[in-house]
Order: sequence, then C-alpha cells, then structure tokens
Amino acid sequence: MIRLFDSVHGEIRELQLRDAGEVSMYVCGPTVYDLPHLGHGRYTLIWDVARRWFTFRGLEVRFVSNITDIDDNIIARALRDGVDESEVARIYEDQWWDAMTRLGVARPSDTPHATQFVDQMVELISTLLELDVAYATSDGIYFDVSRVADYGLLAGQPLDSLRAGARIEANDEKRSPLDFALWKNAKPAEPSWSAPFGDGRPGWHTECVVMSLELLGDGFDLHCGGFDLKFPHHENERAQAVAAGRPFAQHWAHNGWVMVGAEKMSKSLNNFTSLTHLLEETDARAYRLLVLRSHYRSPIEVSPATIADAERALSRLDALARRFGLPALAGQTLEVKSSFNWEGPGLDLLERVCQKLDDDLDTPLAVALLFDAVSAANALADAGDEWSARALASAVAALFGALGLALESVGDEVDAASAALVSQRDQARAEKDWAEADRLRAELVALGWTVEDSDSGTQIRHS
RNA sequence: GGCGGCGUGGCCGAGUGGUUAGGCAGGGGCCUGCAAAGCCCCGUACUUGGGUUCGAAUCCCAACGCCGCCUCCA
Repeated sequence: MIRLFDSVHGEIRELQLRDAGEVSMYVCGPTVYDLPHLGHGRYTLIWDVARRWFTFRGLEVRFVSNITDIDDNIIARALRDGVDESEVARIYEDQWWDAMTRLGVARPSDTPHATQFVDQMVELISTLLELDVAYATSDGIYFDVSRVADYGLLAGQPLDSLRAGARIEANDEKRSPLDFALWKNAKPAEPSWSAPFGDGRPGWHTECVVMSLELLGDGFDLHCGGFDLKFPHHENERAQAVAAGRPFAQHWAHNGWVMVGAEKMSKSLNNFTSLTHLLEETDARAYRLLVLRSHYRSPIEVSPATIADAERALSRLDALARRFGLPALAGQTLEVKSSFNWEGPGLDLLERVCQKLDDDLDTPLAVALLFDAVSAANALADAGDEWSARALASAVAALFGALGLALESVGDEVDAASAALVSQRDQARAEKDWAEADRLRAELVALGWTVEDSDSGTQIRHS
C-alpha cells in the first residue's frame, strides 16, 4: 500500500488506484521557451523517483508529462530572437530532453504536445460555452469561476476570500478577476488555429486538462507538480473538468521548490540557475542525491555548497560499489529488479526502506537507512563476514538503483602513461622502496588522480 | 487583507511526547611503510516567553523572525 500526501485533503492518504495494479499519473511539464532551470530539475527528479518507486513496487505506471509548445512566452521569445515560434519550441525542447537524459530522468510513457491536441481543446471550450460556464470577451473566451461550486478547493479557501485579495486586472470585460482565459483570439503574425468561436490559440490551463484526460481518461489517479502550480493552474484545470462533468485527478501531490538563499527560485525573480549549466560542471547524480536527502514537500537550497556536500556523500557510495564490485543498477530503464536476490541483512534493509518510501515517499529516512547500511556493510567486510557484507552492499546498490541513482564501481579509463606509473609504483612498493613509491604517487596526484592502495596494488581514479 | 509553510548542533537536513536520524566538515583512536579508503569513539542542537505533562525540540497559547500562494512560474 502506497501512501502519499494529498493536497486537497491536507493529509497523507492511501493512493487509491482506479485500476488495480496500475498507476495513472500526470505531471505538468515545461513550457519550452528557455533553458530548464534547477526548479525543473527538482520536480522532474522527484516525480521520476516516485514513478520508479511505484514501478519497483510492482505497479504498472502510465506516466504522462506534457510539453507546452505554444504560449505567450514562446511567442515573446520568437519575436525577440527573430525566429518562428515552432523553432523556439523545437530548440528548447531539445535542450530539455538533453538535460533530462543527463539527469537520468526516464522518458515519460507519453509526452503530449499542446499543439497536437488543439482539436480536443476546441471541443472542450465549445462544451463549456454550451454549458454557459464560459463567455466571450473582445480578446478571447473566459471561464466563469463562479459556476464551479467548490472553486478554491485546491487553494484551500473559498472563492470569496480569493476574490478579496485579487488585484485589479487590465481586462475589465472579465466578470471576475479570477476568470481565466480558455482561448486567446488570434492576433496578426501569431500562430492560430481555427475554431467555431473564432480563430486563436488555447490557454495554458486548458492544455493540461485536455491532455491529461485525453491520455489517462476520466478519474485518473494522480496529478503532480510544483506547489506554485496548485493555484491557480491546477485549480483551473480541475474547474474545467468539473464544469464539463468529467471526474478529474483523484489525488494531488505537490513538491516544494528550489530556494536561492531565502527566496524561491523563479522566472519572475530572475534568480534562476540553468539546469544545463549545472550539469556541465557537476555529476548529475549529486543533484539526485541532494533531492533524495530532503523530503519532496520541503524547500531545498541548491547552491555550490550543497551540491558539493552531496558530491562528497556520493563518493562514499561509489567507494562501496568499488569495494564490492557492485553493478550499476539504474539508468534510463525502469526495469524492475525482480531477479535481484534479497537475502540476509539485504532483505531486512529492503523491508525497512520499503516501509519508509511507501509512507509519503520518505526519501530522507530511506537514504539515512541506506547510509547506515553502507557503514554496516563495510564493518561486516572488515570483520571478515564477506557473505553478509556483500548481501547488504548489493541491496544498497539495488535500492539506490530503484531510486534512479546508479553507484559507480568501474574505475576511470587509465591512459598508458599513468598505467606505467602505477606499475612502477607497485614495483617500488614490492621492493619496499618507499621514497620512490611516494615520488610516483605524487606524480600521479599531480596528473589529477586519487591514489589508493589495495590488496591488488595501486588503484587510481580521477579526483 | 485571505490562505499555507518554516525557524533543529560548524553547514546541509530528518524526526515529532521518554531510546543515536543521516550526510558533510572537525577532533581522537584502529588499520597502513606513510597515506587514502574503511571501521570505532566524540560534539550533546532544537527562535523566544508562558502553559499542559512524571517527562516536550515534539502538544497548547502568545510573541518575534523568515518564506510562499492569492499574477507568468516547476
């Protein structure tokens, strides 16, 4: 049984599945008009972890995440760069998948593009117009939030109090400041699609509700996204579904954001670091470990210091993998490691880790258990209990693998010159010529190697 | 104004009524030719003021500070 915090009820609840053994989940994806930033990295990592965990637990996961390839930001970018909107979307979508690949985020089962679902969006808007929950203004079609009885469910407050705080909008044709655009009328030189209620393009909130329902069907299980999407984006998606009489997501999960110092990282504050940039100079696994070490609903600080901290913690895991020659059990695939032989202390670890992760995806506690197991495995090996040590260490690698973190046991490629120094050093050590051995070690270190002695002689890897 | 979250040891970051979170950094020891890696031990923290309790970082009340959503945002 998987339990997960549900934003609507404000408590941890059992994840009820529409179809036994199958999870249908939707994660709001990026609008592709710029490089992905660290916030995108966090949400993709944590929901990738959730997906992998559900899969590991034997559930069949249909994981849908969209690409918003038409909206105001894309149009603005196209204008700025003097290229076509579709070109902007193509460029940044490529960047997106590059970053996802490097992060080790598995491809969603489906990656719907907004522009491919315009017909269905037009259909939904027509329905909403027929039902009189939508109305036309001079610049588009708007949704009348007052027509949804429980509007404000996700925001956690009634419509009245939301309205009280709403700021004055430029558009005074709207019946309520909270009414949102379903369709924006075509403007010259902007992409548009034909519709019975006038040519134009869809609003963002309509894109997600249509794509999720279209691919996952009515009453799908789980809708995820950052906390900042809870309102108004998710509220508005839900409002449309409710108004159209279609059961929507049964469970809502939101992740905490990335902080820069004491502030949320966001586009509007222009304080974001691009994910692309981070991945150029960092082992992507460090970001995954950093994400795993805090709870998904808490804010996290991503800075050179916290990344470096995670990198050092990671090296402890890799050292374990090297010591036991453990295979890397993660990557692009979601293969369930059913063939893995859980035994002895490894089986015990599996049970305890499952207990934590099944309870609101408590990755920080699970990671703490795994680090405890690293110490225990090393201690067992030091004490000569190879069997137990190996069973435990293998389980650690398998469980990190289940969370998408591959431990690295294979050494770096060693060039001929360095290899020669290594064998010379082994020779010197065999002859107990310590001065020469130390000199050769210094030479290797100067070449950027970390040098360690082992039973089988000098081992080197990149620092 | 409405709603929500947070304040933990040098740093990051869990926990939530009584037993060690974990990682990083630091100190001591073991191991090692010396190192590295690894193992063992150590720091004795919970914004402040009240209260409840045999006992609170954990519950209640108040105060202070910080952050977020209500507007494009993951």
